[in-house]
Parts: sequence; structure tokens; C-alpha cells
Amino acid sequence: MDAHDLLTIGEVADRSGFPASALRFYEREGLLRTTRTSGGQRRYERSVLRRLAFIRAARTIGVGLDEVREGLDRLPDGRTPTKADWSRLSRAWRGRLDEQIEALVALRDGLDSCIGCGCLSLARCRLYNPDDRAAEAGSGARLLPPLLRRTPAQGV
Amino acid sequence: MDAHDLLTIGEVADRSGFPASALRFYEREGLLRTTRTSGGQRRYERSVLRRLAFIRAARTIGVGLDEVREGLDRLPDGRTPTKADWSRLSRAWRGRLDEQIEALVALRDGLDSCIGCGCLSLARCRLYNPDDRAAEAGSGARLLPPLLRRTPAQGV
DNA sequence: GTGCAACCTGAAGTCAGGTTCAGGTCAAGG
DNA sequence: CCTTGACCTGAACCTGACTTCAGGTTGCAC
Repeated sequence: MDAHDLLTIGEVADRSGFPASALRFYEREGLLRTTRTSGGQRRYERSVLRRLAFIRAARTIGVGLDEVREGLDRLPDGRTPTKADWSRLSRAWRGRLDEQIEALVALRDGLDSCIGCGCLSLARCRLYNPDDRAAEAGSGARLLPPLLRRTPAQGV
Repeated sequence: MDAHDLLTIGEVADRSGFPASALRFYEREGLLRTTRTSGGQRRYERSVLRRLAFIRAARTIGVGLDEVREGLDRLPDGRTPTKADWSRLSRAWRGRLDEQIEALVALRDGLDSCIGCGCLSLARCRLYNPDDRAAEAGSGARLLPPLLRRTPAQGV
């Protein structure tokens, strides 16, 4: 069970749920490695399914491919990742998820108070941050616009 | 205080925090209307600041421009929006925020159980959804990938 | 009336994360 | 051997939300 155990791109696509085009794309981007047949077709080791599952989990919680690559690259060279490896990576992302949730909850509460005061007031609303008043008070703190999509990278 | 009260694009940019390029873009996209000087330069009524604040709030919680436009278009034609208008719009988005939060919390809990079992197990992990096993069980439910960024539109 | 910052336009560029396509090659069952 | 479905490549395209650019015009202070 060594060579005949390798998977074609179609098989990996079926089993991972990623379309073949995405698998090729991930390879170009350095997230996946493959061996090739003499004819040039891709053959995947079964362990790629773990990596892909990890990639999916990361993407699902909003981690960008650059960071996913960084995380995977940091795994002791090429060895099949251990439970401890996965655990470390996922623990780091738990923190990010917490931040995202926190940010959204803060937004919701801000929105609530706006609805509460019945006006979405320019003067008071926390969602209306760089607003007319803010101009008088200097450029002012922008209310977490970056947090919601990208987070600058904070170590995985 | 009628004509001399109009704002230039630069003033609106400063006071709203949006770059002038975004203001032009929003106009092209039909989110904003302007009057023009005889020479063709834009002049904004002060009420545009309210609209912009609303746009910022919406964008911040992840509402797309199409939906923002729909929401604003539904305001009784061109009249300056009332408190009730804002309130109605923002109440609709509160529901969306709640959904987003719920989705993230579900993810976090899934991640927690993965860390808990120490393995991010392919066999059990809820984050590893369309995984190797899933292939045996049919294509299977994809774990809310769409919810995280776009929500298909659900009435504002 | 002149200088110059601010403004105008349409077209093209940017970024992420892929997808689609054209045109050709490989692998394996019959 | 031959067929045919799966696979290959590079390049172009896609969406969303803007930004940037080139080349030209306006408007206000002096």
C-alpha cells in the first residue's frame, strides 16, 4: 500500500469537496504538494485530505490563504502533521474567532442602542463613527472596519 | 441658508470619512444624488451625511451595496429620511447581525470540541465537514460557508 | 486677470479566491 | 489498438468595492 494508494485529482476532489480547479490553484499557491505520473498527471498522498480539511476549516472561519500557508509552512518540514500540530494551529484561530464574535456583538449592541433611541443619531450612534461630529474632534477612531474581514496576521 | 449651505465633495469627504473617489463611486451606483454647479462640480446637501453614515453602518455589519441601495430606494421618494425610516432599516439588519453571530458561535463551539478531543479529527470534527467520511455519506451539508460573508438578501 | 488647489471624466487597475476555456495529452477498459 | 473520460497547461475571466491615472476644467483668493 504505497504507490497504488495515491489518489487522482478527481478522487481528491470527490472526497474533499473541493473542485479540481481549487486543488490546482492551492498547489500553485504553495498550500499543497503533489507527485506526478510519468505523463504529468497529479497524484496525491492520502494525507492531503487532512491538509484540505484544515484549509476548509480555516477558510470557514475567515482565515486568508496567506495565513493558512504560513500556518502549514511552519509545520516541521513536510512531515505529516501530528495531533499537536493541528491543535496548536486551531487554538490560535479560536482567539481570532473570539475577536470576531466580540466585534459583532459590540456592533449589535451599538445598533440596539440606536434603535432604542429611535434615531440612529448622527450625534450619538456608535455605528456612525467617522461622522459629522467626528470631523470636529479630529480624525478619530474608526470603528473596527478591518476586524470584520481581514485581520492583519497575528501569528499562528 | 439654501445654496451657500451646499457642500463640496472635499468637504463631504472630510466630514464623512469617505474618500472622494468613494463618493463618486456611490453616485455612479445610485446610492447618492448630487446637484451640480454650472461648471459641473458636485454639490451635496447636508442630508447626504446621514445617508453616508447609514451606508457606513451597513457596510460595517457586512451588508452589500446592492442591498443598501434597495433599502435607501425604498425610502419614500427622495424625502429626507425620518427617524422611523432609519429605525426600520436598522431593525432588519439587527436580525442579520444576530445570524452572523450565531454562525460564528457555532463555529467556535465546533472548534472547541475539536481542540477538546485533541485531534481536529477527520472522523468527528464539525469543522471538517465535507471530509473523507462525508464522501461515504453523500455530498452532505456544507457548514455555513455562505453565511460568513454574503447573505443572499432577505428583505430590508 | 491670474495662479493654483480642487474638481471633472472615463478607463483601467487592484485584491481575493477562485472558475472557465481552448487546445491538447494520458491512462485504462474492451 | 482504440476509444473515451479524466487530466494537463496558461491565459483570461469573475465579483465586489473601490482606487488610480491621465489629461483637462473650475472656482476662488489675491
